[in-house]
Amino acid sequence: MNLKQLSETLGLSQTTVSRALNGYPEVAEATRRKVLEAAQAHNYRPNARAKSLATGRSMAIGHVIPVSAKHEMVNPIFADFVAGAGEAYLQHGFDMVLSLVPDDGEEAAYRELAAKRSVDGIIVHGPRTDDERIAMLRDIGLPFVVHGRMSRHADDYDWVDVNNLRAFYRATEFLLDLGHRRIALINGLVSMDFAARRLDGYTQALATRGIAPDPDLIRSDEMTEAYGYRSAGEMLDLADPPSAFLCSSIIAALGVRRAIEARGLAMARDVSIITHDDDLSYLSNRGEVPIFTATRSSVRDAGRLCAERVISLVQNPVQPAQQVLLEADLTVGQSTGPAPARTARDT
Amino acid sequence: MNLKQLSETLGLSQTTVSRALNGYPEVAEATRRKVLEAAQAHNYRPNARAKSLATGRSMAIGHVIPVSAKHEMVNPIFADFVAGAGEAYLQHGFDMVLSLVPDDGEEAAYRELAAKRSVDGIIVHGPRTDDERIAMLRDIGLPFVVHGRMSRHADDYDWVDVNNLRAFYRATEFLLDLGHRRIALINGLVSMDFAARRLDGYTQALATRGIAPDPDLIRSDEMTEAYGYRSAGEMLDLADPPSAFLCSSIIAALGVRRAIEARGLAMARDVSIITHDDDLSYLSNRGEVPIFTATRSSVRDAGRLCAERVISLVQNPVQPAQQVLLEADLTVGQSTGPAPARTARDT
DNA sequence: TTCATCGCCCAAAGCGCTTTGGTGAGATCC
DNA sequence: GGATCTCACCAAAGCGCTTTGGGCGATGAA
Repeated sequence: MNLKQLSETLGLSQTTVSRALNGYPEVAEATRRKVLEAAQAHNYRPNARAKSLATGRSMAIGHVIPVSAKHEMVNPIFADFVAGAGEAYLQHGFDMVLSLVPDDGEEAAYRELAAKRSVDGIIVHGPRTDDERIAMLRDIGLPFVVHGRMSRHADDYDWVDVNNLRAFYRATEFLLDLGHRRIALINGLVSMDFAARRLDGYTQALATRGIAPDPDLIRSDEMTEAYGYRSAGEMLDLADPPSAFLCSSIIAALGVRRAIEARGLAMARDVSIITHDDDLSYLSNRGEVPIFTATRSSVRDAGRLCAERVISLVQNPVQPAQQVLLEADLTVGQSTGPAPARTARDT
Repeated sequence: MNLKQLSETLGLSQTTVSRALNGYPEVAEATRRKVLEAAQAHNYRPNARAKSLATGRSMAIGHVIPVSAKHEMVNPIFADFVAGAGEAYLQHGFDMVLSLVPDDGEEAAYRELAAKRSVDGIIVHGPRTDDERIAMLRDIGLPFVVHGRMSRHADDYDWVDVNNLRAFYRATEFLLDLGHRRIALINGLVSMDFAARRLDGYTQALATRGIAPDPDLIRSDEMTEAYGYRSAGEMLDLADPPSAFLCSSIIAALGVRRAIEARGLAMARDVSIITHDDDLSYLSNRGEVPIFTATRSSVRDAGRLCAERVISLVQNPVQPAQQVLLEADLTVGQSTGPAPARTARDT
């Protein structure tokens, strides 16, 4: 059933039926009611392709997700982000289009997305410190919102980010206050902007106590459980092991805990962990006393905010760029404790 | 730059340009080359909306994801599924459209998706035992592939599933062979088809040894870490606690392990765990000796298979229904051991 | 009575592509 | 040398919707 058929059964013109359905004022109320009833009865929905061709709007937002051997954007954190964004899309009648693209073809993918006109706006994932996408994205003329930031750029674009620097500064400070001096950082890929900021926060906090960061205690990689386990294991086996770990993700933190316990050590008592917590629905770190002491910021909320922002930009493209900086809560859990007494060798 | 403009700059008709770009034979090779060059130079891409209106193909596959307070399809497992499917879509030039829909509006969502004609095919997620979607999906006439099965239905539709019954039968048998008699099942939501089959496998294996399932040792819920922790904790605190756990997801298994260790017990020595392992990229259970003994089946592969199948159906809708039943490997890890000697009370 | 106004509706022109049904020029055949 | 093909191209008709630019009859003011 298409518009033509519907209008024929009603004995009205396509124009009138279209206007009735879309709530235009120049159609009599009685007529509108009849049209709506008929549409309902025949289960009529406008063909989205035709509609978007006619209106120039496709009512869809694109998410470009780079895939490569070494980096996987499609991860549990992304899942929660998508869930949050999806809620916003659902509310506003937008579809969500995910395009996985090979790492090296990213620019082409954006251009293609724009040229194909299959989406009205874009959410940019995984910004890197040296990211050059801003100029290109502006060039192609689609509204976009970045989840995260691109350090090299002035704030003349829309983004939603967590205050990663402050979160990791505070977390480090928290460990320092507990007496820890050998603090390891299990970071995400440092080419990612968020990881670079976290490293900065960590380094700056150490600096306030006159501690130079020890390269042996800093790792940077894809934040899997196995990575956490491996990194923490190697560090714990050092002659001068860390007494605390600062982790970029709860998934990696699980691995760190496993490494600690595999060595017969007790979390909090022997080795402390503090992790960033994206408040994942399937790996919740809530409860009376959370498992991990953590800097918490819901990535689901971030997803929702990004989606709402891009929808707003689609509906009204001429707006000053807006930035949202989410602060992470520092919540104390069961994974931190005072630094254990140091051995003679340490002093 | 659209087709009309491109053809004007070339001094050719739209027809010829279109045919040249789409590889039709009735255009001279020299002309085709010129057209391709010009398209390249002007960065021309056909407008996807217009193209799909004209062809009737939208080159997109829809994923309908029910969301509700009690059930979250957007989870880490889903993320890996999407990653697998995305690879197939990328390869074949399809887009992936995710629609989150409220639990109660699912049927309407499918109908809408079909009526709007914004996708060429559908992947059905989270089939339930009493699922009535098959008839409706067939009714709306879009090709679809189910990830999982719907028990009530004959096999006259396309699906990709894991042999859940056999996997859990074997896993239970494995524990029984180790001498375990009190075996707990931490299952997914039993309204889900996969969970019902797993329960069957577990029950049948117990039955072969004349053991009646104990309702106190069977739980069914959303497979979060917290759920695993809570359930296992409560069971371990029973007067007659289980000596082994059978888990539906590695995420829940993490919670089970936490509960075990929180009680000062040792995994494998005191309490065994065997879990289904979806081979998630961020929670890998591989390595020399895997952490968990597990029935492993890659959900990423399942995603790829579903996507490839639906693409094949889009390209050629008249095919006999095809079913893919993946067998799970039973891999032995560090989480299982012989049942500890039983106390007097147990005998 | 006449003319402007208003309320309600319509025909037709796009949106940018594919595809049908040609056409004219040159090659081929008998 | 005329009929027939083939080759390479084109004009125009959709695909199903929105939107522009009226039109027509009733109403109210002059």
